[in-house]
Amino acid sequence: MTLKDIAAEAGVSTMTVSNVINGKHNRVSKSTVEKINKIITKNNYVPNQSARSLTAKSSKIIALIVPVIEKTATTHGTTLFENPYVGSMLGEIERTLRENGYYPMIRSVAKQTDILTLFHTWNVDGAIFLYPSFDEIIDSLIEQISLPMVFIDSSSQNPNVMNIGCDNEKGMFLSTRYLITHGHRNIAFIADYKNNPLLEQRFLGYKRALEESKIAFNSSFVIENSPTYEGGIKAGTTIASSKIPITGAVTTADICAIGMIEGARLGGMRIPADLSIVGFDDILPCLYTSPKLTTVSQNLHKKASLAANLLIERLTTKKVKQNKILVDVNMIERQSVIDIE
Amino acid sequence: MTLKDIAAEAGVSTMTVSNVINGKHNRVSKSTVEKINKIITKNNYVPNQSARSLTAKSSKIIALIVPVIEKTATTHGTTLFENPYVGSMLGEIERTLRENGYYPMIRSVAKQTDILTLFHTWNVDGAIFLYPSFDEIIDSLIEQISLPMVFIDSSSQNPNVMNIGCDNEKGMFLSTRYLITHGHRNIAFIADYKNNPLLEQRFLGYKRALEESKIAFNSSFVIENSPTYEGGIKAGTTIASSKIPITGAVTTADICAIGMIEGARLGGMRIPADLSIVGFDDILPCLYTSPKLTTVSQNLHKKASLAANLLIERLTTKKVKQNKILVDVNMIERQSVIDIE
DNA sequence: ATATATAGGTATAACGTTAAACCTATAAAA
DNA sequence: TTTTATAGGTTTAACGTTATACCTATATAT
Repeated sequence: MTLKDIAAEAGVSTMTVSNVINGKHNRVSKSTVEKINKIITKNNYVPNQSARSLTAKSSKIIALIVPVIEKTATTHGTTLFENPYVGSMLGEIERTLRENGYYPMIRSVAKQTDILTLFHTWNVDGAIFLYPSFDEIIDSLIEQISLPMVFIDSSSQNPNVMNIGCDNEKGMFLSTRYLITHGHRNIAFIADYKNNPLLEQRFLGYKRALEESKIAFNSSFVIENSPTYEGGIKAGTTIASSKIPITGAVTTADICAIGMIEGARLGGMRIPADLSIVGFDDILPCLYTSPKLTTVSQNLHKKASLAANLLIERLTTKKVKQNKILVDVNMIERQSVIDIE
Repeated sequence: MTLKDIAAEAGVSTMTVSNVINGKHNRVSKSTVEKINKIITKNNYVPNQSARSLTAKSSKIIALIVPVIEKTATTHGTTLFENPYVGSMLGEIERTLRENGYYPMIRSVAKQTDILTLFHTWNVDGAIFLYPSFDEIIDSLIEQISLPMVFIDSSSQNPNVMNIGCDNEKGMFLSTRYLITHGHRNIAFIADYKNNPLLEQRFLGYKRALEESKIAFNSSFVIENSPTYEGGIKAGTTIASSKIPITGAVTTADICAIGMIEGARLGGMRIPADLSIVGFDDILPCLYTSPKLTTVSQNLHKKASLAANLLIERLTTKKVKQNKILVDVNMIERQSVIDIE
């Protein structure tokens, strides 16, 4: 079933059918509109988007891009689509795009050229980058391509890129202060934050909370592991085996906190009796651990639909009100923090 | 950059360039091939897939379809892309398709017509249905469309559909027998298995294990809740508040087992001291619970790549060796089962 | 010497849609 | 009455690619 078939059955030209489909009703009489619509629904006709892409210079395809992470630095799972942080956003993005007539194509990329090739191959309308620290891969790419792109958790300053993130400094401030108000003073910060702007901001929030309570910053309380499950396990065992009297830890990802519970237990500590742990993100598995993970929520569902909506706004109205959106953060109290006197 | 541009630069016709790109080297001299390839790489030219779709009657697009689940029966999360069972397969499918030159388009669908519309809109080459019990939505659809489709965990008998599943009966047999060998005799089966072929098979495995050990089947040990997180919570509280002396439970999904840990604890039971629980699937969050979940693994990564490969095989070579593949199952011993004497 | 095959191309039309320009009959304005 | 708008169309070309048929010069077989 093509436009031609519909046109033939209706006894009109293809352009008339095309105009009806595209809602240009001032060009077609009411009776013709009705007649054509009847034939369209009877035959379940839908326009061929490939043909449309060809003339329209717009494909309605949005690339959802996730980096290929080297095996050694996996975030626990073979690909990032398995990562609950990514997963929690993926569904909302799909929904938002679908409801607005866009089509999400998912893709793991290892190299810049992978991205360029995908964009050119499909004449992609826009892209959402679904994981932090794309910056290295992307920085020089941005100059080569001028598609609307939304970066989730990036810190790119490039005007072609829209950013969605959360208030990282505040989040970690809340997290650290939460431990302090529960009596903790020896608080570990878990993340290899150096050279990572997002994590550096969180580090600043950690320090501000300490300062606010006149707790001296102790660099040996900073444990530089990647904010992954494996990184968390290492951090947990490190703390358990060290002589440093740490009683609480703030992490920069729930999955890392979850790994940390595991690692600390392997080292003989009880959670939270011997070590209080606070996560970051509020992914679903926070509810699966025992104790349930106290964490900083950044409302991932909202973040995801904001990302998709921002992209759509940019695609439909050329001007964009804002180029950067931060979702708010707030503490979610659960069971992984204990009072100490 | 189009074929025309490349052709102009090389001083040949577009067909010659097209033949080079498509590897029809017997039609082009070696020197011309080299010259054209140089120009192609210099300009980072890639063919426009929309244009190809139009002539080729093949789009290279594979739809990855997940059902929209009503809010009341959610599997814990707003959409199924957030479900770890789906997530663990999604990444592997993406990888397999990508490596074979296909493009995965993700889509939640609520109605049959959604699927048909998507297929027609993009002239989709094939589809993978990523969640069990699509059957109702799909059954009549199958007659309307003759695209290669792979159903994961479906039991469709239709020859147009290829099925990937696991040995459900054996899986639940292993699971139940595992509890029996650990001394359990009052074993609950958690699932609203009636009218669900997949769950019915698992129920048969449960019964076979009981019979093998001469344990009488007791229908009050069957707790009919959906195999979801919420269903698991209900099942857990049900067991905790009942007078039935259940000591172990087999579930048909890890996410249900995880909910059950929660529900049973809410009811005052200790896991596994008062209640041993066995999961099914072996998703990542099995490692996040305390105790870690003993479960039946069905090797989801392998299942996913098998699904994608089966589809690709069908698309490239018209004949398919097999229409149904079962991945093997095996027990994964962790900590959620305790011996009773 | 003639017929035939082959290597290495080219020209044309088609895929399904839409933008742009054009046509024509009637209605409204001058 | 003549001019001008407008409503309701149609025609043509183009988007980027490929299938098909065709061309021509040389090499090979008879």
